[in-house]
Amino acid sequence: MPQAPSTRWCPTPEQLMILEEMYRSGIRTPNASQIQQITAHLSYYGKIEGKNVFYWFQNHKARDRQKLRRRLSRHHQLLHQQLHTLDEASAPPPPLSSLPHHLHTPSQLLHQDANQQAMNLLSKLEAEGISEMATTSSSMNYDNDWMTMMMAGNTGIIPPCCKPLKTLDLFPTKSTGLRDECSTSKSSSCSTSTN
Amino acid sequence: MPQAPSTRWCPTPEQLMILEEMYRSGIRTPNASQIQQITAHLSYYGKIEGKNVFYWFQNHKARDRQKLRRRLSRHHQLLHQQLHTLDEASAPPPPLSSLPHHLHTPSQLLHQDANQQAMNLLSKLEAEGISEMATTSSSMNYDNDWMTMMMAGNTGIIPPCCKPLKTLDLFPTKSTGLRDECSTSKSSSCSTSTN
DNA sequence: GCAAATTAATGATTTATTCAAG
DNA sequence: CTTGAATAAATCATTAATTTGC
Repeated sequence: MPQAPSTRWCPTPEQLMILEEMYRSGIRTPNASQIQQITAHLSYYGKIEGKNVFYWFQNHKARDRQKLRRRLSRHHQLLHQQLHTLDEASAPPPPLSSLPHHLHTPSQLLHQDANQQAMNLLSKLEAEGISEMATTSSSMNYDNDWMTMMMAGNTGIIPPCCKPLKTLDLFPTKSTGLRDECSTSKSSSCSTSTN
Repeated sequence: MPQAPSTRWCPTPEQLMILEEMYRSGIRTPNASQIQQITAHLSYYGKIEGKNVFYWFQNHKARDRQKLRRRLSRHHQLLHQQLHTLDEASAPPPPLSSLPHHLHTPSQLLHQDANQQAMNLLSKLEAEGISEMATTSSSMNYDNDWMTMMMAGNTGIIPPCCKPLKTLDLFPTKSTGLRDECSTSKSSSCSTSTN
């Protein structure tokens, strides 16, 4: 019995951690080359194929959204429920939008470093984005046709590799319908120059 | 009908997000004053009490440990099964220790920088050494698994030229309209795994 | 303590949507 | 209006974790 063929990939803890870290760092839908690179690296920790990476990001993103949605709906439920306890018309709890100031933590919040960080984070979150998560605008963006690239094969298409543009060009930046993507709309800023 | 009083706290998405960020940033068992502060802030987003915060951290910590345990055990199993086709004694897979610090980078999930972050991550990984690919020959034969085929095809062959030093950029790979073959030939035969 | 039975997670596939080029 | 590319949603299927009766 030459070991059960194990029909599916099972990530090692290292692989998982790295993938998660990448996800946290903003990667959502890696393009072909990214997938290749990631795969190459992760293969150092265990057997893995490109499709595993691809699927992992797909699933993780999807389930993340799912989780968010669930939270939101639950939240809405709660809103109805809690409305009763709030007779304050003058100071309404920020309804998912405009959660500005108020978070001027007296600065003496916590005492450890971690706390400091947490605080920073908090302000960040506060400042930017917690608001408006309902604006689902799925926009697609063409440039991570990793599949096409794969199909094109490594034969000739492999990029003019050694041709670094000025800054980094790269990121796919796609907005998944939930505004979660880190990437700002690809419109103006980091115009990917696409060679 | 005065609505069901809801016997227990139900975090709003904002509350949850903030708590999770704090957790990621290192907070595990906040003390009384921390709890008070946190509670004060979170109460801005909805009803919440100190004990909710307390319990949340307790539970989250516990479940986090559980998750870790789980991964580890799975990993050990895998070790037996996979043993890695890496015959390189010179390049032993860094076992859980050299996992780059990004695992500690607590809080930097931003939006614009996310790309940069992701990039750094990738570059880091790159720098560590692409080393072996393994999976030179997948034991399974996929007949209709286009993705696997594609991926397996040029696995690890990452452009020889592109010597990924530090800031290698991921080429956008905008396929110039090549390959327009009749893609979806995969599922053709209906038999979908006869449940 | 232990396996069989059950449940939860999550990898892998398939189907539906979306956008825009033609 | 049709079609292709990309991807999100839904679903299927397998593996790991828990529970349960002994």
